[in-house]
Amino acid sequence: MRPTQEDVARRAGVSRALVSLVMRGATNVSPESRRTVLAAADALGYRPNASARSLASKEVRTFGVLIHDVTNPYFGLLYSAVADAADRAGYDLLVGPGTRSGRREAALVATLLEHQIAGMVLLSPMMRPAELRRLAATVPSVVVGIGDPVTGIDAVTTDEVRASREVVDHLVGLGHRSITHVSGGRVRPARARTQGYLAAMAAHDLEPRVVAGDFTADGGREAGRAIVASGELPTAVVAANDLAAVGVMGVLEAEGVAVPGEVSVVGCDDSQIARLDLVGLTSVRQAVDELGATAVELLAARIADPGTPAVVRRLGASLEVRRTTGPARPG
Amino acid sequence: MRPTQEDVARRAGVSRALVSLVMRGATNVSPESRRTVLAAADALGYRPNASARSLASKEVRTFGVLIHDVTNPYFGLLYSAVADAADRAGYDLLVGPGTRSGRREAALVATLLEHQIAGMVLLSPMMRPAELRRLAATVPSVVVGIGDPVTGIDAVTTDEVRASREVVDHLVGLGHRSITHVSGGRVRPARARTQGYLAAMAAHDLEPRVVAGDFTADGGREAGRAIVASGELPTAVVAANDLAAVGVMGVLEAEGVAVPGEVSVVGCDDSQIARLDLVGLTSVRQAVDELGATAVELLAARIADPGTPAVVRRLGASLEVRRTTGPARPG
DNA sequence: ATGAAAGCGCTAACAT
DNA sequence: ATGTTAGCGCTTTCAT
Repeated sequence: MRPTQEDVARRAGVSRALVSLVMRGATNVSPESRRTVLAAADALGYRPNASARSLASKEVRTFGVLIHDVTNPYFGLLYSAVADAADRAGYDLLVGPGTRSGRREAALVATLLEHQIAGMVLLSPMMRPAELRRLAATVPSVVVGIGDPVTGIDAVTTDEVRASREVVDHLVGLGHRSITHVSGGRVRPARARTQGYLAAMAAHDLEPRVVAGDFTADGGREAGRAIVASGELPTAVVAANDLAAVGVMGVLEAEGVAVPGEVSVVGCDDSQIARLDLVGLTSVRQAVDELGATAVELLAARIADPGTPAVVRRLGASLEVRRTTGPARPG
Repeated sequence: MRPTQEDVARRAGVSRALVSLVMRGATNVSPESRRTVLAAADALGYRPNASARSLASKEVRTFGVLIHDVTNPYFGLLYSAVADAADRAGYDLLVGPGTRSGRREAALVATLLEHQIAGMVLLSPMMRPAELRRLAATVPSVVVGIGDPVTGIDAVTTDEVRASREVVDHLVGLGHRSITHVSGGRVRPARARTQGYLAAMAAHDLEPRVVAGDFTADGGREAGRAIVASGELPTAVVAANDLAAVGVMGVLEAEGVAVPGEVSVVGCDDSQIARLDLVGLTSVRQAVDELGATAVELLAARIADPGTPAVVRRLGASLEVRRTTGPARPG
């Protein structure tokens, strides 16, 4: 059985309350008592019981995190950023790993809620807006990384429209006019990127062309095949994420289409994959650390003052130009 | 304030104890009471308080997970496997994200321990054996993915020696005799892979050559540069993981060395990166799902019966041959 | 089948 | 500066 405050108190010859004070670093404790108590705790290998503590204090220092797809490296980055920020703010994280299907998201949320979390960080949740709103009504919540936020819920996201605009500007600057978009499917963040692309194309008075993808390399490969099979090879492809982009590139390479000689390719996420020398994918880099920090900040603010209207913060992204984009091939 | 069992009891016109029984699905409750209580709970939006429950029952259904590097995609896969297995076994997961430096691992463990976890899953921890043993003495623990287990601690790992043997066999079968290994540095899993390589080379009576790396693409790039600069280009490179392998490949490509024409490259982890059409890296595929399932199984067994001697399970790996390995160039 | 009562390990007034 | 006391929401004997 693990030692309790009672054991420490007995060993130190003081009351339980004093031990509690010492453990919480209260100021009005004599240095002498502090020493004795700490020594006793150490000797016993005492560790505070977080359950008992939060039960008694009604104060919780844990955030729940819902991750849409743990196997997607981008979420690793994002999670890492949230974790760092939470850590700095003195919060622990309880993680519920999502599945690609989104089927289990509800069950995960239920589990998380039973664990007395102070707030919930939702990393690109696939839940429908109604569920999202119900959740936010139950516990302070912040959505991270959806470009198309749900009304009434705190969210921090990348300004997808601006980012897409930058991508298209970059390509147009290189002489491209035939720019195809490989979408990420029906999920929310994907939609935002597609909308950004459409807006940017419209701004340049260019004809958009969208091929369906699904945020995976396989989906990108399918899209790549469709593009090649269509007979109308664009001069550039803008993919909804890096995985899709490399999927497309794999097909192009196999088909003997030079990148960026004949077709330029742009990804999104600036993942580890994009950065590999071998790949050198031009990609949109989200301000991941800032996304995480802002998420924690918004959540803390909401907990402190639940009444305020929902806040949406859009963070800028930057285009990391690498080897997969170049001048458009002569028309 | 969230509704408690007391609220439910009051609304249902029964005692708190009855509500508790219903919530835990006890059998000796009249169907009528069950209905009434469930209805009241539902109407109130009642959720059991996991802290209070574990405090009272002294039973915990949460495992702590320590992840060495969340941004490494391999850990996403591994975590996912553990999560699935834990879920099936009825456990929640509390995750402490590690940092590459390993500096914060101790702090993370402390936090996890305060949260009343039933057991700890350590994903390739960087802790020293002594710390590991101390931890295992405090809470049931299982180490996952270290090829070189620490005595006295339950572990499940890939049989690195056998895997390395397969890799070297594959290369030797293709006529390679000059096979260089890019190591993963001083961390435990890296050492196991290096030892496996050395053993396999010895078995084939081949001269080993080891270049230092560190499990990252950057480290692989450094190693690649060192190999090229040495003037003695091997016919094959066996990297400690996929990231290092692509790092090496990036350098080779930049130097105009054909892969696999002049140099074959083999990775380890069979990560998403290896599988990309664009990369097509021959890689050692670990039985990730089985690793996760076994970890949970060992942990459950240890909790049920803490006295038994430590168990080490070594799982087989398979070599996924792709495009980066081919016949050795003529000597 | 249901209720009453004690207590899990801790915090938080309130004393002193 | 330290001790006393009463809970936090729940489970768990023990009665009935």
